[in-house]
Amino acid sequence: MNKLPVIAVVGATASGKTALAVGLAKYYGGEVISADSMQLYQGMDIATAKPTEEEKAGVPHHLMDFLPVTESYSVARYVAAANAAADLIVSRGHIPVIAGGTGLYVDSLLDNILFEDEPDNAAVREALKQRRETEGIGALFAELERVDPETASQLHVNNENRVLRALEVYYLTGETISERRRRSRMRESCFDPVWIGLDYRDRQLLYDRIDRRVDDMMARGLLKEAEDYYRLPQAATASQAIGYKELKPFFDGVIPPEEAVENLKRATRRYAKRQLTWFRKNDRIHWIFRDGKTEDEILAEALAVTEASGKYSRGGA
RNA sequence: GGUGACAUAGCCAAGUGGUAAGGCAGAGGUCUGCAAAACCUCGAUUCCCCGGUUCAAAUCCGGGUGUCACCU
Repeated sequence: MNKLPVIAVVGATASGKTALAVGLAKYYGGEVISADSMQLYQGMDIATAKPTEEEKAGVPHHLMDFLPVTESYSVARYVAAANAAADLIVSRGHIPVIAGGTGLYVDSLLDNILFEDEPDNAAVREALKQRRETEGIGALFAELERVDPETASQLHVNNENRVLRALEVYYLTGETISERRRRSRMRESCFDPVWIGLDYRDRQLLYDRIDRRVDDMMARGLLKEAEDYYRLPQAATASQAIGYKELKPFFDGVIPPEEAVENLKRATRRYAKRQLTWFRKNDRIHWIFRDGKTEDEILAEALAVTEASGKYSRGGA
């Protein structure tokens, strides 16, 4: 099988993925597939730091700004949609540039994780939630230890989401989540990616950038955007976004605005740290450390990596 | 100049003779259908400095330094 050459641009929030992805796409004649669990929502433009038309510079962006905030999403849906987008891009003779900070999405796509169809699960999940209330998480964890000791040994009791999910899969399919996990990795990926990661040697520089970007978001009307958002019914996925929920206590009159902004910055810093933890273990990534470099220098460094791989020819269509 | 209070981790801070709580910030990590979520782990061989009392001192005593408050 001929694998599809793709470029993956990853890194923490505010590390400059958008600009680099666009730069690479322009150089090779590529199109961007966003791998961001929040930028895929419609609206939420300021909070999710969605690129403007100007920043996109004419490069088509897929899986961005298409889903109503009232709708929930999942990795499984992402992988299916991103594969379709990649097919489309390749059929045009272009190169897919996957760019985003949602590590789970990027990895699942590029490693071709198989998400099998599951029967409708609402009832089972509800029943489990009910039991968590009445019996407590300890009892459910003990049950998981019985039916799927392998998964139980990898989970902490307090991680209720995962414990519940593991039991849900078991009751839904009659199969343990560990068995399914094994099977999900058996198909070889059809992608042949070059991974480029953006980071700073000096973490403080990243944090400074984050702080500045939050201030900038406030200046551009984040409060207004949040107010509009709270007028809508909230779906599970979108409500997890960093941006509005940190401002909520201010709207409720519980804390002063400066404190809400400070909390927002801190939440973003912590998010960035978690992203780095995720990507750090991926040893296929060629890291570019931005400290003190210009956008041009960073693009040049990235191009040196992609060119050295010998996988791409310039120009595209 | 005088009087008094205080000095504990990057910050806030408990501890008044028995071997340094807690919170925040920060760091490291886990991750397969809500992942910008959820979850786990980690800071003081030492309490401003010097000396003394005591089996034992962050805790008591003396001196020094610093900060703050009030007075002149």
